[in-house]
Amino acid sequence: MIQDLKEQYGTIFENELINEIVQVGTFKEVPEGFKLIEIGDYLRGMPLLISGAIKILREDEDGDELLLYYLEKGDTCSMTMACCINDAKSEIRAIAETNAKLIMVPIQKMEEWTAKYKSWRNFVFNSYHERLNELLSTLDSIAFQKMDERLVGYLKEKARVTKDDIIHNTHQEIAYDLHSSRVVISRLLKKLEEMGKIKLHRNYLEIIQL
Amino acid sequence: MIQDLKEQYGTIFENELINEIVQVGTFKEVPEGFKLIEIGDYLRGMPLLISGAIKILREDEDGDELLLYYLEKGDTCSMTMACCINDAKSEIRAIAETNAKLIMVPIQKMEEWTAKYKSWRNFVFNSYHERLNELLSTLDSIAFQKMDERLVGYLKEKARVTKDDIIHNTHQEIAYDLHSSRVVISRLLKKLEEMGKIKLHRNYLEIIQL
DNA sequence: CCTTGGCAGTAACAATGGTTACAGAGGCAC
DNA sequence: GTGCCTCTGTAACCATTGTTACTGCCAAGG
Repeated sequence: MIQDLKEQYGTIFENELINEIVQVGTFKEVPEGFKLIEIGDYLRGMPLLISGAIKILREDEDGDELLLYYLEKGDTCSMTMACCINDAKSEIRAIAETNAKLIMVPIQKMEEWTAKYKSWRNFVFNSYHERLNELLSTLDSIAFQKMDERLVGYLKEKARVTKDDIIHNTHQEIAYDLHSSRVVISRLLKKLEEMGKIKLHRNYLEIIQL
Repeated sequence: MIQDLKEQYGTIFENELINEIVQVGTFKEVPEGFKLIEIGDYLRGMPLLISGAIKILREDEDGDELLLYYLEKGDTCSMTMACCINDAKSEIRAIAETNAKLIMVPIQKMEEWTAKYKSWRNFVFNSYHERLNELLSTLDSIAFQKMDERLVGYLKEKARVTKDDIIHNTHQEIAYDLHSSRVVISRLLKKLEEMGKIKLHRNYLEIIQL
């Protein structure tokens, strides 16, 4: 845990802070598909992601889903921070996109470290900034892009995050993430295949050149 | 300025902090329609809103606009904070929706106060939390609602923020805020009028019962 | 008074995305 | 093998939203 932590956060946190994290944090390793946070959960800890990727989803009352963004190594969940501090319920669902390692920090430390460590303050504010910008670009894509562009963006981002040009998803799963329907996604994927940009298979697809 | 500040923030900030704000902050009064922030601006100050409302807009490369949310008294602009700290450009445009009074605080103080005052930390984190949630509900409305629902929501929110059941906008202006077209908005407004929910006039409309 | 420019109403049409329905293909269990 | 279930391909159709075009209306300013 200490090596992992130092490797990922050693350059941005001072040693004293690293030591504190090691003392109070709990190391956690989760498999792909593991649900870390459900909508409505109260959160007792803040995750620091060491490796892997977490996908953050939004859902409305009717159960319609939408992928918001991915967390990657070095990220933390601003939503969680905000919820911890205000003692509010989670507005989002978090699911491990790949196997992931993370350290959970008890929320009581948040307040203390924010006063004590400049590097922690910077980290927290930076995280907020990044998350706000991620949300904005998600919003952009929904507001300003058509489904075909969103689909291409989705595939690119997924390939980047999983470091794999094979997308291991059914059309139905992609449709859920984009809040669309299976038939629409199949239609658009077929077009992409005809353009030679991807190659379709059962249960997965290959990215050729997007 | 001191009375205004104390009235709005007296209960959440300790006296010492209030005094610091008074010393370094500059009071600003802006008329309706005044542009406070343009996309791409570098920000040198953080606004504390005393009265009035500010609308926050997003725009894509093609110049298509979208209303994100309103800031009201007691609010501050998290985007601004995030930008200040990271020395980044503004991702949004801010325009006074009504006449507004605000206090601009130099960003150098941000970091200092965050270390020094618990009430300031709480305020800042609270603001982030609120803004994230506002962004999420904006995202919900775009992703999950149809235009007629969005329009009703827009009218309600606008009436609430301006404290006025008369909406002083042309159909074109509403269309810009919702990132739609004039004809579509006219069509939907007409339906709302037929349902007896609003009454249309030239350059404005009355809300009867939404 | 008349002109002009911006605003609103409306119709016809196009494009996008969502829905329903059904057929065929792949693969697993028996 | 057969049966079954899931995934994909495809067609036909519908609903919503966006576009274009044209009309009349109102109000300001000459």
